[in-house]
Formats: sequence, structure tokens, C-alpha cells
Amino acid sequence: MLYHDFLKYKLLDFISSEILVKELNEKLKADSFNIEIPDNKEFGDVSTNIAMVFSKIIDMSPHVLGKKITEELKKNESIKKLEIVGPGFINIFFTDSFWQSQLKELMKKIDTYKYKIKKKKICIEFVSANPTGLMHIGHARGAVLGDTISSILEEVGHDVEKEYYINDAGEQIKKLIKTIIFHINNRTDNKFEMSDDFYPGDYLKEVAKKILEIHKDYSKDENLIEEKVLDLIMKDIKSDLFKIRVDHNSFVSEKQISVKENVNNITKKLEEKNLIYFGYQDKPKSISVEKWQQKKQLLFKSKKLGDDSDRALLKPDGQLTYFMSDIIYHQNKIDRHYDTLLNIWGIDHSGYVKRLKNALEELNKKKKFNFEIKLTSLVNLLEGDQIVKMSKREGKYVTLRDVVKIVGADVLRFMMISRNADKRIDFDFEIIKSKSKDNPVFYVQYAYVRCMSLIKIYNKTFDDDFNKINISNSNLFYLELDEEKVLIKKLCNYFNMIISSANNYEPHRVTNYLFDLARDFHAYWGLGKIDSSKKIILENNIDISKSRLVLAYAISQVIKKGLNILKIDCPEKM
RNA sequence: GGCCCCGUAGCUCAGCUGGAUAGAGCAACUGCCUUCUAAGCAGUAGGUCGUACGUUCGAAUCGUACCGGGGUCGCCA
Repeated sequence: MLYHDFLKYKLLDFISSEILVKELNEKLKADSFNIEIPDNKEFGDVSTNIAMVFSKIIDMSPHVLGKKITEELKKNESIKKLEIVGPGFINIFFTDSFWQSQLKELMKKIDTYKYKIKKKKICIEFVSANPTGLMHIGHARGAVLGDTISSILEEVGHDVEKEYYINDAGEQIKKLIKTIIFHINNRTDNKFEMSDDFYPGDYLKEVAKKILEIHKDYSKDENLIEEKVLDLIMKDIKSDLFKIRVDHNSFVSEKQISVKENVNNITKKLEEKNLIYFGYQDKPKSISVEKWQQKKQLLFKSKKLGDDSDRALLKPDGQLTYFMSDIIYHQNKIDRHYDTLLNIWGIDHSGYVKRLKNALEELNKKKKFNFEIKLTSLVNLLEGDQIVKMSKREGKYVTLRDVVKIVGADVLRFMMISRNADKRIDFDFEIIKSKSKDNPVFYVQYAYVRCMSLIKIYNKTFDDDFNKINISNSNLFYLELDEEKVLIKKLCNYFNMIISSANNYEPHRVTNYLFDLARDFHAYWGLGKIDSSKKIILENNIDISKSRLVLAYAISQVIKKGLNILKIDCPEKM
């Protein structure tokens, strides 16, 4: 067993059997205390706050409780020293041979490790860009984040549906088709007056051209044109997503779902709960009195539930608002019986979170469902110090496909997830175009490549085949440097890191971990330059070389596994 | 004005869900390429964690108020 599972099991067992904390439920027991690797090695290999946490509950001083716990742990021969210090931390020092065996344990489990989770059926919705044009760079963040979160959730064992909601109904589609038809009828006209009635940009001209080429016969039938246009644009979007390795396995069409039957259904349910009425909305602060026109429409009593204002469900002409169509879509998801609904939205949609949650809670009082919305901050595209201004309305934006062409999927993916979603990302074109060595992706990949080259050198030096070595039988006795222990501990923490990344929907924990691991490995490698006895491959000592190479190999395998989860390439050579 | 997000080293960010002496990467300065690939390593310097109260054994982390930055506020998406 890896140290974390081993200690958790041991400590929980002791707490519940010896000290009898019966009133605590399992979850509280398991989640309430930490087992961590302190940065300061004086605080032990591993440290836990269990005595302080439980002392409150069972009314015993942390030191007295700590004493009882350490008495129990002392029985284990892998532990060479135990201390209760400060306000009641228990610091645990393991023997070197324990950590050596942990490394073997890790290699044994690396592909078969079973995460201790309650398996959930999760629907994660992301991208859902409108099919009215190409995706721009701003879409990339949600796309990569959603895809990576899915990948991590799948890794720990959840059942994940990756869904794309196609907004193929409503005003913007009418405008799109109007634009296409305009282009079809004005093929020779290169000048295109900007107008709010049309979508600007050359892309839609291209689409119109293709429609004419391929579907000449349909060019007068608007419904058919609409069908073909949406088809074409979605194909482009999917192909762009494919290029950054984002693959949804479910596409839901707004048009198909926003049918009368569903609208009536929702309306009826809300009416039964006395949550809707025909009336007038409050004037929003941002609208001037002169511009404000009151119109009667169907409203949701959002104010009653803590919102600023009641919200429109239907437009005055009876068409669905975005809010209504969203309620229908999410109700559809709830009816598909997921344990968790997770949405990745841009931060500019933050105002809609409250009203949608309110509506769904009211509609599903008796049902258990977990609905979470992860908001992503903006991506600023910089050219030197200048922010590249983008405006979809003016048709001025940097497309995703152009950026991928320049930087590649690896760099793009890593950049987009390497910081917390709530932080803004400055995507500096100048740096990225130059494929700078400052790039953290290369740094991590290079650590892997170095490990691979070590294997080659080992094989050549000792005329041996490392791949045929049985690691679980090999002697790791020589792994005794502090730097080696630090690396082993970090490796053994890999699964905990993945779990915390999954539980929090935070892929940046994985990129940070990989970067740290790579840094520690490069430092380990560097030791050999200062002190040649610390080289990983020592020509005159096959045993030490073999031990150290097992460690390097383990590092390479963890890096590879991590990068695979992130869908970032792990080249053998660079 | 309401609501949401953010304030941690000069810059960009971590900080394992409340733990011990707050950490990285850039940038700056000093060393290391007849070397297990320098796409790398070692070292130096840099902090009242926006401010003030509060909660408790213990706060960058939780609460309240304020300050600063951003987002958003019709039937757009």
C-alpha cells in the first residue's frame, strides 16, 4: 500500500476502534484530517494533524491523544521515529527501506491503482459556441479546461458525458442565414457594409460560396440552406476542436429540445408553484430612462429567490429567451439522471448562474442533483504590451485554428489549464511564436526525454537491457540521498494529487505537479555535475546505476501518465 | 448603485480546502558546456499575503466592513 492509504487506514482504524468515536460518520472521519508531506524535512517525512482535529471531538488534549496514537504507530517497524510537536502535530519519520519499497509499490500500482471514490455519473457541458462562425481563441480555454477536467474525472473512475449544446435556434441563427443569403445574392460585391442585421467577416462569405457550389439546387430554399449551413459550420468547429484534442461524445441541439411540449411542461410546473406571471420587468440600471421601454411578457419570480429582478422567460412576441431555453436544456439533463451536472462557462455569464440554479431547484425539489458551474476568466491576447482587441460583432478576432497552427496543441493545452480558472491568462504571442525555452511544456517533456536517454546510456555502458529488469525484485538499497527521498515522496503523492485535482475540477494542480517533479528531477540530474559520485549512471558501479535508474524510470512513467491525462504529447526524443 | 470574480516578491502565478520558518517561474546579479544532450544545474537578492476588525490553540486560507482592479446588469449570446 502507498504511504497515504496505509496511514489513513491505520489511523482511522485506531480512532474508531480504540477511542470509539461512534457518533462520527465515515465521511467526516475520513475527510477531517490531513496526511501531508511537509516542505520542511525537520517536520518528518509525513505529518498529520489528526490529534488536533479529534481532540476537540473527544475532549482530550492533542498531546495526550497524540501519545496514544504514536504508541500504536510505534508498533510498525517501517517507522523509525515519531514526534508530537507544537500544538499537536504528529511527525512521522520512515526508514529508508520503507521509501525504497514504496517506489516498488508505486511501479507495481501505476497502471492499476484503484482510486477510492464513489463513482458518479457526470455530465460536463463545455464550449457550446454558437454555430455562427469560427471559434476564436477565447473559446479555447473553456474547451481545453472542460476536456481536461473530463479526462481527470475519467481517470479516477467516474462515468463522464462530454456534452456540447448547439445553439441552433433563435435570433442569431436567423441573422446567420440572412447573412448567408445576402452573400449568395451578392457574390460579386466585395464591399460589405457593416450593419447590425448581418454577421461580418470573410468566413461566412466562404460558407456561402460552398453552399452554392455543393448545393446549387437548394439555394432558394431557406430551410434547406439553414440545415446545410449549420452542418458546415459545426463541421468546422468540430474539426478545430479535434485539432486541440477536444472530443465531445454528446451533441444536443437546442432546436430539437426547445419544442412546444417542453416549453409548456416547464411553464406548467412553474405555474403550479406560483413562480411565473405576465408583467413588466424592472428597469435595469444600465439602461437609460429614455431608452427603457416597458413591455409585458412572461416572467419568472426570481426576485423572490434572492435575485435582483424577475427574469423574462418569453420575449414579448412569445419566443423563448435564452433563460427559458436553458431551463429546458438543463431540465433535460436532470431528467437523464446524472449525479452531477458540471458546466464550464465564461465569466461573462456569471449573472445567469443564480437565476438558473433558482429555477432548477424549484423545479426539482424532491430530486437530488448536484449542479456546479465553473466560470473561466478571460484570455488576453497580447502582442508585446498591447492587448489584441477582438470583437466578434465587427468580425475582428483571432481564430483558434490560426493560433493552433502557430503554437501547436501541446503548448495551447498546457497554457490554458496551467492556472486556476478564476485567474486571467495573458497569452503573449511574441513569446509563444518564438517557441521560447521558457515554455513549461518543453521543460516537462525534456525531463522525460532525459530519463529515456539514461536508459540508453545504461544499456550501452553495461551491455544490459533495462527494460528486462524486474523492478520489484531489484535492489534499491542505494537510494539514500535526500534528493532521492524527496523525489520518491513526490512520486508516491501522485495519486493524491490526481484525486484532489478531480474533486476540485482543477487541472492546474496536475500541470503544477508535473512542473515541480520535472524541476526536482533536473536538479537531481545536476548533482552529477557538481559531484560525479552522484551521477545517475556510474560506469564503475552497476548496482548504484541500476537503483538510480529505477528512480529515473519511475519519474518518466509518472510524467508520461500525467501528460497522457492532459492529452499532451510525451515525445521520446526532442 | 446591485451581484459575481480577483488583490501573495519588480512581473506572472502556486500555496494540498484552517497548520509549523509563505513557495516557484520570469526579470536582475554570480558561477557551471573537453560533462549521463546547457531545451539544463547551483547560488544571491527580493514579502507588514490590499487595509482593519472578528472567529480559535493556530488565518494568505473562514466571517464582516472598507480600499483597489475586472466582469456583468432588457428580449443579445
